[in-house]
Amino acid sequence: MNRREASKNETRQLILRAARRLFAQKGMEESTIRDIAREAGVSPASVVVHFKSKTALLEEALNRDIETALSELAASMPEDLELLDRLMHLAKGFFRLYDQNRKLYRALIRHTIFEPAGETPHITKVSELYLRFLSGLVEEGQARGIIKPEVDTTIAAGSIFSLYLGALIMLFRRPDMTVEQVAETLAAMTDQYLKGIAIIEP
Amino acid sequence: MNRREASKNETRQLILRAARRLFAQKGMEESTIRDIAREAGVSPASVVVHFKSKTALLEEALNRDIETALSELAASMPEDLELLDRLMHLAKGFFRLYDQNRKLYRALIRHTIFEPAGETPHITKVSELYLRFLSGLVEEGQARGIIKPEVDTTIAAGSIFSLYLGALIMLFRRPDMTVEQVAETLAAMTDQYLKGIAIIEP
DNA sequence: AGTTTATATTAAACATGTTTAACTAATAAA
DNA sequence: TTTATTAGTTAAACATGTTTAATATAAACT
Repeated sequence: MNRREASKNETRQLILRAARRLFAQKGMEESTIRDIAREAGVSPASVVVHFKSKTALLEEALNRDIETALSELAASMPEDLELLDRLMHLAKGFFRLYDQNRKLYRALIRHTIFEPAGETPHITKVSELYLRFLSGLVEEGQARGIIKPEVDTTIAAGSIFSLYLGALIMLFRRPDMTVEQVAETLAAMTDQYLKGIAIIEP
Repeated sequence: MNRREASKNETRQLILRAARRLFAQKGMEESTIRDIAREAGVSPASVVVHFKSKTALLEEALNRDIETALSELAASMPEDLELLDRLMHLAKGFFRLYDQNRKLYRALIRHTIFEPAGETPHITKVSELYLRFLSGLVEEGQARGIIKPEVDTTIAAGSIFSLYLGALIMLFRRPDMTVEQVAETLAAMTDQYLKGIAIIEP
């Protein structure tokens, strides 16, 4: 690596670390680019040059913790429990992460969830991993004979993810609700989804 | 009504009309408060005094069309179709509305969906109406004997609404997808939800 | 009617994300 | 080694949402 490239990476890391500190401490809106630049010892312009925009910087800053959480959750996934509990293991893990700083993660989700994939590479990647993980769980359920074989697993993953998103929105909208309460609601919704709410005539 | 109050309302309407025109024409980010003020023939400060913030102005500006759409959809709800089709009637109606200007409605949803209820009164009200309508449909299904009587209808409404939101996010994230395609995906998800994906041992 | 108070309006200032153009230093070319 | 080019950095400018303080005028009061 070049001497130039090295120092570039170094300032990039300085900015990232400063951003993580300030974002965690004061939230997104309250941490100005000027603040972050000062904390990192660089110019405000440098922040923008390195990370296109404040939103993109937020995404980069939080990405590490999100990826860590996902891989830890995947690794700690209990094998023996039934599907609903395994789904809740995943969802609750993310709820707990976001609960560490709801305002900050709300800002992240707000700025990324509606963007086309290319604009938010990290969140897009995590979402895709999550979706693939979900469809994997459903496929496994089919292999075990507990999920209907005719079910489209991609659609199923989308359904489960949608229910999760609905609960996530509840978590962000309702500061009075605890992670446990939101998780219970999600469990009830997912349970309905697994069992179906319609009466099927055999 | 006072002469003062009357003129206040008048400028309020001037601003609202200007905002509707400009937002529809150029989108939210591209319409500055200064633009809107100029178009309305008032000062930029006046815009903020009348509508707290640009976001709140957007919510006010779009609220009329959203409420109209909701009441028309409720009125035109087909009585004879089965539940899935009736749910899709509602969802598709909103998808079509949002499809008239995806970027603009995306901005609206982004700025309102995560806010506590008090901050976004109109969207909150519409969401609550929608949710109540959904739980009403489910209750009706129970009365007709096509929905399991033990189903919690509030949870069911939340589930159906979450699936709808998931599809809505897809509509906003994927400019390449048509309303019809998104609606088909939602129909598939909702169908899974109604029938259940798990195999139930009798 | 004259005076006071409340309020709608606005000009000017402010804060902050972002852009632009200039500067500096490292690398490549001669 | 000297020169030219590329690329990282930044100061200054800009655009825009919002706040503040001043102004004007309608309503309330005496």
